[in-house]
Amino acid sequence: MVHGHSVKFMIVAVDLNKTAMGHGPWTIDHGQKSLFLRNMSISKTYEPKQTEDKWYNYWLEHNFFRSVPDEREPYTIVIPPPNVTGVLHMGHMLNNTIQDVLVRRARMKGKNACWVPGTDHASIATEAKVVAMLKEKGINKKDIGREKYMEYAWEWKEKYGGIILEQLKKLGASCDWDRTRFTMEESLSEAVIDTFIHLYKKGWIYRGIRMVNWDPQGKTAVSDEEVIRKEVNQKLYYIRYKVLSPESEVLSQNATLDSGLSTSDFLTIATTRPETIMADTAVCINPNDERYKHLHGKKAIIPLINREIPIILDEYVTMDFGTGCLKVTPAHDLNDYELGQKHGLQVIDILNDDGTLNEKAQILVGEDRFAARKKIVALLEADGYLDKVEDYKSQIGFSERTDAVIEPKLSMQWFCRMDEMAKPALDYVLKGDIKLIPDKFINTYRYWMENVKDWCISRQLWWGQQIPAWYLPNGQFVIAKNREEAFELAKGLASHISHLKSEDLTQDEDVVDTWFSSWLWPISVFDGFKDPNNDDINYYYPTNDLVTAPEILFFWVARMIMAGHEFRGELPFRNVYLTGIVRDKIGRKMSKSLGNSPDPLGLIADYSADGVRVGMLRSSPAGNDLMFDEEHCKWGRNFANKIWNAFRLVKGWEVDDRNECPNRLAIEWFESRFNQALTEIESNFSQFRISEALMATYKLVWDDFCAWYLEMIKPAYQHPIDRETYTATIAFFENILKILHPFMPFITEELWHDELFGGRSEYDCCIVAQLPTIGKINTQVLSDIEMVKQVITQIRNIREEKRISPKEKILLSAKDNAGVSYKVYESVISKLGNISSFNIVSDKVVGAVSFMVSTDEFYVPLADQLDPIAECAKLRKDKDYYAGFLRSVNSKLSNDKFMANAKPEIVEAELKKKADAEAKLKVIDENLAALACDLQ
RNA sequence: GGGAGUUUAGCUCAGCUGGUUCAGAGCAUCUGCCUUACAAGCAGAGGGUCACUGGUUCGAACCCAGUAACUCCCACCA
Repeated sequence: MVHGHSVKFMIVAVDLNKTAMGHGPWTIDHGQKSLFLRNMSISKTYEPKQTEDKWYNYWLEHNFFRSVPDEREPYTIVIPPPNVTGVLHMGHMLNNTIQDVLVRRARMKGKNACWVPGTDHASIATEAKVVAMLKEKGINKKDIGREKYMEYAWEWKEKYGGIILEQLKKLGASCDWDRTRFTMEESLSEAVIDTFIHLYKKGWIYRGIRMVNWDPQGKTAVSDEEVIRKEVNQKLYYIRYKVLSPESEVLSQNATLDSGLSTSDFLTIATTRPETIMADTAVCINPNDERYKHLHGKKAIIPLINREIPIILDEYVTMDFGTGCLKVTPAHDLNDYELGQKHGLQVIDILNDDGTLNEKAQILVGEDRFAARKKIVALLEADGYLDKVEDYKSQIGFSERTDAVIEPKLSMQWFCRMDEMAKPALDYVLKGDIKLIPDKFINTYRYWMENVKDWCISRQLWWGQQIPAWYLPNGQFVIAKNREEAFELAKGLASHISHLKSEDLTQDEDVVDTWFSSWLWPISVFDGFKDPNNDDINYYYPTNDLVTAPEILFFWVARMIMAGHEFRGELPFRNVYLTGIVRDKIGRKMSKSLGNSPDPLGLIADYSADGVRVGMLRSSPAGNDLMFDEEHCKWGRNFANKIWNAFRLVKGWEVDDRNECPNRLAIEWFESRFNQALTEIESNFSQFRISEALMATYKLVWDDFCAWYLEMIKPAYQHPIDRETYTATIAFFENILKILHPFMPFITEELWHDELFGGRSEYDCCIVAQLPTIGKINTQVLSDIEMVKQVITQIRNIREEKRISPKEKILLSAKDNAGVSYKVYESVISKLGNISSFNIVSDKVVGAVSFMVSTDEFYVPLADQLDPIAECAKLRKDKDYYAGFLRSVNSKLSNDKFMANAKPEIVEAELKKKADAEAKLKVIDENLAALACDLQ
């Protein structure tokens, strides 16, 4: 292809030379020559590389993203803060493209658009990275202490933090970067501490022992939402426990299976976690289980360690699972814990924080839980306690951040009560004050809010906001902002401790969950805690739209609504647009391990930011997953190129000032068509149908503007265009740039500044241009041109069928009783159909190929190419079809119930269908007769 | 186990209040074109039992019931 182009250019160059030397076969006048040179100087394809950086910097330098409160209506979006140390992935690309489209549109509608960017400190993920970095240096977190550790962590954050924000710039994100916030910066941290104290005073924050999801790798508790359950192939081990009758003597510690005891002296439990048997404090059976009636009231002995445990009864045990005997391990299983609470069982925790066994296990001390599992199975087997092993599939929880297997663990944690806050948050959504888009998420939201559990907010990490709890030497604690305040409170609390000193207080080691800072985001980014009445918060809050992923509907969106209500008495945003998950083209979720996620910046380099933006938006309606395929980006790039080439065409025109304008109808048509499309686009946007709005824009540009309008008005080669058409076309083009801008900011800004559109002052940019308003729509012209387009398509069709070159001119006649005055559109029809002569005739043209548009008849005289047999067959097929159609219409019209129930306009439409079908049939019959088809 | 959703062309999806002359796009396919804006293009064509079964209705892709397949969310039967 490339080779072909260069050849073409070479020929052209030779011609030029000839002309210059004055012995060419034809001469070019001055105007044509300049036109020719101008086209040569513009690249045939759009080249985004330089323009993207150029315009992004221009926008930045001219402060177009900057927003400060003024008299205009605000439009605000707060970005869902990505992890500060994260890198851009396809999900971010989609999400932020949508936000940018919304923000740019609002800006172009005259609103004061403010998109607040920022990042989140992602305590677990970041701490994991920092700990790993320190480990490489041979440093242990505990050895250097909290203060020094935080220095390293901040250093890390400064070094790697915010890369993702730089990447967003490549996408064209028009964030107000001056407002960039970070969830751990001072004022945001202060807000976290203040809200903690506020909620504690309300009695909504409390400390308690709970079974939490323990991440032994991150060495912290994580919330339920941060646990990902996956189905895993496991083994189910059947283990024999000796049974003791209460009346019998304690068996010899050396007794084994071989010592002559019968099997009735054993019971068998089934477990996936044999390494926890040392923590068992009971065996549980269902009281209704006939098989085990003889065990009621007896005791069992844990193998290997020979500890005695009671056999308890509870209907919780499913009789038909496993053996019907359940080992109860309150310290290491939530259900067992609850069972233990109910039955007053002892709790024995045999695991260390890192997942190794502690001395309470008595055996295998120091072994990792998974290594211990293997070893204990061997020990059990050696001593004959292992009955059998089965393959078994079950769900295991993994830590979202570290992918470690979650260990249920009892520990002292801080909790936030959710019930009171959930109620108003639910109401906002149920009443429609906050809209979820799509609304199918309302049900999910409601379910969660009605079944909300208390939120475990403490994390055993250092990277984050330290919990403002201060402990007295006697174990009592106070909640205070700092040591001084804590000391004051502590003095009151512990007046009996006469010599309590400030230094005696120790602050809680833990930090709060990252979500405990992100739930304040829409308020804290405007300093709404520090200064609740400042201009920013009063102006920008509540924000307008939130664009995020449904995965975090609960732990982020719902909590922001709670915080908004609790701390400002107002909702934080009005619309929540939930994007889908970006998957690969065969439907797999994009993930690092699968390696199926393309590099976003690579895509931008290959297909342009504009191309990737529209490629992503194309097939991603709200809430639907996006099956990503690079082909979409290619489509986007081609679209940009199409716009570029439309520009090249118009740019190349010479204008003359003759007084005639041959294109008034085309101009009027496109104007109406533009306004019609604008109506659709507005309507789509108002319903957040962004991909549909894009498609409507695409069709307007590609089909209506390029394929039809420009072809209609395009002057013949080497001919100038009239001033009136030119001016109108430039105006259309400018409007097209405007409506394209939110989707494709770079190419539109680039073209906007071309001299084609007149001189632009420094601040006259597409990004701040005002979107066109909907103007008049001439429906008559719209429908007429639709018919004209059909005529042209039919002509092209005949050319294709009859193998007539598009270059060959043909004749066309139309019957004079047509519904549309086609003669008015003669120039359009002749030009696009390449018609040499267009006549209106009163009689059928014999020996012509005929076609119909609606009920209007057209003839293309092609006597020599006419195949009467084929024509007759075609006519008969049409006749059959229309006859059948007429029958169905007539059956409706003769149906009394239809006539009685259908709306009048429907009946009218049916009557029109009937008349049209009859007219068509009449014409078909005439044509059949004219061709003497009866004889064929 | 509970809940929600999806099922329309080979693929990805529209189809909004049940009612246009045969249910629409894009991609892919086929045919013909290097036609002076664009081969990243132009012109044209083919392609559908709207998952299945029943019901409501004058009329169903659309409403209702059932069935099947898939997806997601919630729920820790060891």
